[in-house]
Amino acid sequence: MARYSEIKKILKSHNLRITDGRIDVLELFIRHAKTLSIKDLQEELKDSDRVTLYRILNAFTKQGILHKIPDDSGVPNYGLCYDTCDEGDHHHDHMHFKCDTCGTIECLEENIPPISIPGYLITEANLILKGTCKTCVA
Amino acid sequence: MARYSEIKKILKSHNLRITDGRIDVLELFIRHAKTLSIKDLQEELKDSDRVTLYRILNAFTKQGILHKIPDDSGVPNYGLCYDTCDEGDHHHDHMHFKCDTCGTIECLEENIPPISIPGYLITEANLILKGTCKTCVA
DNA sequence: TACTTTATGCAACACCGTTGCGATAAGACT
DNA sequence: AGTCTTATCGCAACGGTGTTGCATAAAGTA
Repeated sequence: MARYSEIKKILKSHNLRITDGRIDVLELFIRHAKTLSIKDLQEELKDSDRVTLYRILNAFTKQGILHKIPDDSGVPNYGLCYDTCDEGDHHHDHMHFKCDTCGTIECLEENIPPISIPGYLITEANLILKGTCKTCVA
Repeated sequence: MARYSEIKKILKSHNLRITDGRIDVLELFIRHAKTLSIKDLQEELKDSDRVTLYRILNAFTKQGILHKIPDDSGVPNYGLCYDTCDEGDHHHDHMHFKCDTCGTIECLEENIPPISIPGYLITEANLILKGTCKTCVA
């Protein structure tokens, strides 16, 4: 695991203690470079405790390492935040794409255009596209 | 219940048998004119069976009477579709708004602008805004 | 009314996500 | 290193969600 020092640095900079479980989870996200569900994590980290996994994901989400992506199936996925995210300052205003063929949820580069609705105070926007992804279209 | 004949007509036009439970559920959606969760329904229809409620919601969603709105909390809400929705032809391309203060999820009039990403085939877009709603802002 | 088809109610099940708590490990400080 | 404090882990347990199977009841149709 060549990225060990990098992973440690990320955890430290987000005020999280460095533990084996957290290193494993973060390493998976960095290595796969795609969004993962709890189920994905459980399959890769078979001997890890379910509750601990939930707590790690919650901690990461709270501290701005991951963002939670809702999904009409009800199974949430998690994706790495940008470097600039931090506790109390999430700003993942990029779009997400869920492929109906392979089921993968990707973070897209494209940002959601700013939206304003008269009378409403908008603090966050979440856009999920569905269809067929680049890989499955080909 | 003055809308009884109207409700019957809606059910019939979507190929659904007219039963007490379905009338009650549909009546609630029409009367409240907002999105409801399973929990909301259970609170209003205390004596109804949980399983039946799920089946009614699934049937309504499948037949294009309701649409399911995903939510980062994991609790889905349901909202009435437009008249023009039908089985196999859902097209609720309007935005949704979740109020952080009162928790209500509304359907907004505004439509999601058409989006295209090179290489991807997009069939559906789902946009959820968060913030403070018109009522809570005041 | 009788008949066919569909919906309901109930028990049961498999998940999901959270909480409480004792045990354990991480970080900080001598 | 050793000690102390504090956060995390692992386990059991819980409440909630959504589904399935099956017998019963009700809806639609002639």
